[in-house]
Amino acid sequence: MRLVIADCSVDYVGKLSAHLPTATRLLLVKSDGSVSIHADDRAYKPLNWMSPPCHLTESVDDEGIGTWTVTNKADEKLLIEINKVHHDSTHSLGIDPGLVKDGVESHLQELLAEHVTTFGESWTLVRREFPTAIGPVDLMCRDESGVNVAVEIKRRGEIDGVEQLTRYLELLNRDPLLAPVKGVFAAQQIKPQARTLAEDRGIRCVVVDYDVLRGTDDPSTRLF
Amino acid sequence: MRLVIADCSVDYVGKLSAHLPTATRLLLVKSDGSVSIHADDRAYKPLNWMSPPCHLTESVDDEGIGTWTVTNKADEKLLIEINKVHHDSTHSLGIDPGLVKDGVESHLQELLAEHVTTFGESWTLVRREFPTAIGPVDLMCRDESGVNVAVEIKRRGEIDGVEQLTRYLELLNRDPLLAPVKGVFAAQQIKPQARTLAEDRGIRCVVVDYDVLRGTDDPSTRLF
DNA sequence: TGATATATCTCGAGT
DNA sequence: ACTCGAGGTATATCA
Repeated sequence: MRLVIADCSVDYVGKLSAHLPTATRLLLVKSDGSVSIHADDRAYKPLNWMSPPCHLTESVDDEGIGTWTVTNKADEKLLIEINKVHHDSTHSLGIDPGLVKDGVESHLQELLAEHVTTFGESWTLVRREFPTAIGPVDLMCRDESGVNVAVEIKRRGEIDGVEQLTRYLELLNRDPLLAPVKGVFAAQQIKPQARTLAEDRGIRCVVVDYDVLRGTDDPSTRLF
Repeated sequence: MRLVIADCSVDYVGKLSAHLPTATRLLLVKSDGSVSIHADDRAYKPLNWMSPPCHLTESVDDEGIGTWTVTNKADEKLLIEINKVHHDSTHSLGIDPGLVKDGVESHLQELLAEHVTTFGESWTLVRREFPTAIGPVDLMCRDESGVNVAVEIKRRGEIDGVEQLTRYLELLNRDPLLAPVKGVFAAQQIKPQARTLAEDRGIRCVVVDYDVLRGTDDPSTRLF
């Protein structure tokens, strides 16, 4: 990894055109060949960047002005004109062991599969990842009256998820062995637009609390 | 901006939980208080980060092991345990003049609004951002026979865009003052799946070339 | 402040 | 190679 602090101007031409006037910035060259340009704000986003695989060529003209040209296969180009270098150091980092995550959608699905009574007393799980021709339904359950219910689970419930569940329900209800199939849209947070659309279509919305769910014992194991 | 190269392990607890085993990484502390942790790959995304506003406290124990604790208002926490520091430097960058972009969706919408004849001779624009109960339609036009046409514009035309336009059309066609309303799906690139779905639903697909459009004069101003 | 749409979205998994 | 879905999405705009 190479760290350069320099006064530079930048032009990107590729999926769009973008220009950065001259200023002091961090140029980050990683060992995979990628280049990113950071200002002194915004933790997450570089001002400009080129993802690997790409190729960097450096040149310096008579007046000491350096030019970095970064190109990739798709003919995108990043041109960095360097007027003054304040810092330039290179460090060997090795391969990163990578991130371990906990609390993503698949965990939510696991938890809800273990606690389908979240949706109603005496509900039962038919199966997780119930297969259909257009993809698996997150949970297939039976409600207290034995009716099949397809459950779509999202961390954040948006309109796309409602469309997805709608497609499943349309398909599942064509199967006389399953029909009628009701729908439940379960998410940690449900956007108003998504809720409106879901309820218009007779889909029940359930907001689930991950922490509560994680802490919840299976009620059937409780004595009182 | 402070650049630290260090052997560290990281834990994040907030919207989810995440853990990074010990390895050598770049710690980037920006003047807005944000902290990000980069490995030696991926130009764009840090392994872990905390967006401003947040607060960093540093401490060192008897054995020389440093701990950085980064917290924010939402009670998210980033714990960085530093075993060995390889590099530590601070640089003054100043405020960045910012990025100038050209070629995003809003530009495409502007250009198409100016050149609705891209869709057909003698087409006219009713208005941009035509309001409906479920959000604005990008362009509302009238075709050569005076029929209303809702135009959805995307940079990359995918299935979501077709669904979106379909919802608009369904709603608009309920209005007897507007019906019948036809649909046009306009994008710089249209994915095969999106095209198939659109054409199944009687929506015309139009691939627009940004460069050509930008270079195109309004034909009405031309003499020949 | 909250909701909505965009993004050079990025990234990873699966086909 | 392409598609699809998730993301601590981030970020901008607009009510």
